[in-house]
Amino acid sequence: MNATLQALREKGFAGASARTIAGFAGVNPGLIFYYFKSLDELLLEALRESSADRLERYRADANAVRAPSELVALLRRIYAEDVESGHIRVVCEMVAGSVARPELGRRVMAELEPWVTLAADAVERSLEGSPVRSFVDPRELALGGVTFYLGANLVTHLGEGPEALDRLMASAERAAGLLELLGVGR
Amino acid sequence: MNATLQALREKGFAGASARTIAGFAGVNPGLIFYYFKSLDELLLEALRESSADRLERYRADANAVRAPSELVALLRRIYAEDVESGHIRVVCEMVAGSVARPELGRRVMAELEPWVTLAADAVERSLEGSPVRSFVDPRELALGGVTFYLGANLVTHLGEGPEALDRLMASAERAAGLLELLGVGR
Amino acid sequence: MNATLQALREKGFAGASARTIAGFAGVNPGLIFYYFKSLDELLLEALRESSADRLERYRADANAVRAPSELVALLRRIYAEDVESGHIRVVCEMVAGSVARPELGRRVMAELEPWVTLAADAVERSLEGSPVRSFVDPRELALGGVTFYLGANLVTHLGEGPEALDRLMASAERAAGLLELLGVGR
Amino acid sequence: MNATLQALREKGFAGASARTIAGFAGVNPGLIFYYFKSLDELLLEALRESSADRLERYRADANAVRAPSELVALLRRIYAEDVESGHIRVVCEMVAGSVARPELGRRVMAELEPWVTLAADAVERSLEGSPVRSFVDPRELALGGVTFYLGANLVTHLGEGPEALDRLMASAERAAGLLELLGVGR
DNA sequence: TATGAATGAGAGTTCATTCAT
DNA sequence: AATGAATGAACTCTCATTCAT
Repeated sequence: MNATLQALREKGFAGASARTIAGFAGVNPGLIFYYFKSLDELLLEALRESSADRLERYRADANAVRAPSELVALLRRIYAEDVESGHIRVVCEMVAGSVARPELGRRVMAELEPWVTLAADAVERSLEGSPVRSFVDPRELALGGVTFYLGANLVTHLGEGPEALDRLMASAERAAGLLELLGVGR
Repeated sequence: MNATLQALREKGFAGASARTIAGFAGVNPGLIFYYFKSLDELLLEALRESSADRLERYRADANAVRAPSELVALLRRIYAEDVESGHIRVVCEMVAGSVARPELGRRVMAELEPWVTLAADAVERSLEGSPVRSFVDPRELALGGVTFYLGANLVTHLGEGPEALDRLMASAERAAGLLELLGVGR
Repeated sequence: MNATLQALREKGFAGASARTIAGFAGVNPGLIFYYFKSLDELLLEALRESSADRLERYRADANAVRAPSELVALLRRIYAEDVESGHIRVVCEMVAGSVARPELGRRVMAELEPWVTLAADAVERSLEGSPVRSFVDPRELALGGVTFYLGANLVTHLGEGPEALDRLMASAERAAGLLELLGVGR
Repeated sequence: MNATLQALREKGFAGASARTIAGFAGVNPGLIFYYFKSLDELLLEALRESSADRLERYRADANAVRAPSELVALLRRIYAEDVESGHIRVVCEMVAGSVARPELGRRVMAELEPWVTLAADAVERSLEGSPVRSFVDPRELALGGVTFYLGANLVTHLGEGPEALDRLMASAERAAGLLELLGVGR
């Protein structure tokens, strides 16, 4: 499992071959197919574990969100931590790598579903009691957040360092703070 | 060229092999290497052409942007048209496919650069004369827009239909309209 | 390994493709790359083995050399045996084939190095105690011998049968014997 | 023709493809097959021309040979000039490259035939009137010289610089001079 | 539970050569 | 006389996967 995540992180989806993963784990490639039906299954399982860990960790934070600015701050922190820990690379590689594989893609997306729910929850909390709450569909906004997160993965990998996006999110945080002063938050 | 775009659209980056492309074009795979130094070169050229066409088409619209709501409306329209025409798939595949290929990734990103510039320009126009103009870095916001666009590509491909995102952008449009009424736009 | 040597012998360097070698071995071409990093690596390993075997066999003979005529006789015998066993073909193909491949060429030449040393040793022995010893650089002469051997490979392959060269070496043997009578050897 | 020689010199036999040669000549690859039945024919023709030029140039020198030491000196000079002019590379590439191609090999060897004759002639001259003349077959020795020359090509290409062999030939020259003093030459 | 050998399909790429123009 | 487009075969090499042990 660790070897799989390491392979995804260091070699990317295309480089996460059975041979490479087995190499990292110090076992024989054939062993993979003893425990998993196919390489895709192993990859998905790794994504699942990596995702579950972080989902757990961030749920408490999401529950504590009380205002839009806090929500943006959380998104920003998650992004920063995921960049730091390398988890972002795992998600990014899996998402990007499965784009050309409809069946795999659908299953990867399903793995992202809990995140949308978590985000929707946080959105709802952040707008509780606010007059704009009635105009906004939390799930819609949550999907927007995840969309942005995925895009950020790509942009980060393709040359722009994470700083540019961090600056953007810092600005968003300030803007949200401003809106709250105007009575938009609760 | 058409065959290349078709391959990217219908088979994805991983499926856009020399053999497949040649098959779509009804020619011998070797011919590709008669005209292009490598497959990557062909793929990049295809992205370039596809990108240039649309850049041209959207520049006039970008120049006409006068308010934030119009900007969001434009982003929404571009997204919708690109989904319709399939160009979104080409961009998405190239971006996602080159994630694991640093050199290719850099070149793909370079191809995206004009879009960031175009977007920054539109942002600037939309905020001209507005009090918030001084708080916003247009390039920063533009990068955010492109980030969102790329994320939208992924999300669209990975199961969620384009409708969810379209709804989100429609909401954003309304929100922008609201802000303008509050005197945020010019 | 045997299949590789056979391919070099019967099909030459250019004909010793992965497919051909695998064909001789009755296995799948891909298997070669399971065991060796590249085809060159396999080819070099084959040369190495073939060379090591013969080096072993001839070292005792080289140690027994006591006079120039014996040295020439040994060179003649090595040549004859290598023609017979086909090893000459292997060396020749590898040397000729790697002419256009600097890196490979260097490594092939390195494989020839022990032979130069062996020959230099034999030269030294054959001239021990002789007055001409002081005029001759053994390594120089040894390189001359290997040069001749390689040339002989080419000539043999390119049409002239081995008989012509064998006659020449027989003459050289007689000439060396003559010189010894004149007091040149020891 | 010049382009062909240039290709052989700079890119080797394996690199002397129709495309490369045509590139050097600034014409279309197809043109080669308008003038020559096959690429091999062109290559052979180039070797022929290159060979004819030098044969002409060296014939006078060969006719002037009067003693073994002069013969060795001539061989040494030819080798040095051919290294300098790059002709050696052409011969070497053609010989090495055709090793794996029986039919081509035979024809390349045929191109070498005049050189053996020239050398035999020079040997005969160098020994005229000498007592050893009766023990030596000039053609045999001539073949030995060509054999050495070909081997020298390979050795030179595979790492050892030409200096080592030049030193060897210089030694041989001195040795021949010595023999002449002993009355071996005429 | 784990290995190591093996396969077959497919990847990118290069080549000599042909042929209509 | 010369071009440029095109082919088909061959090349090295990588991969997921299987299977006997």
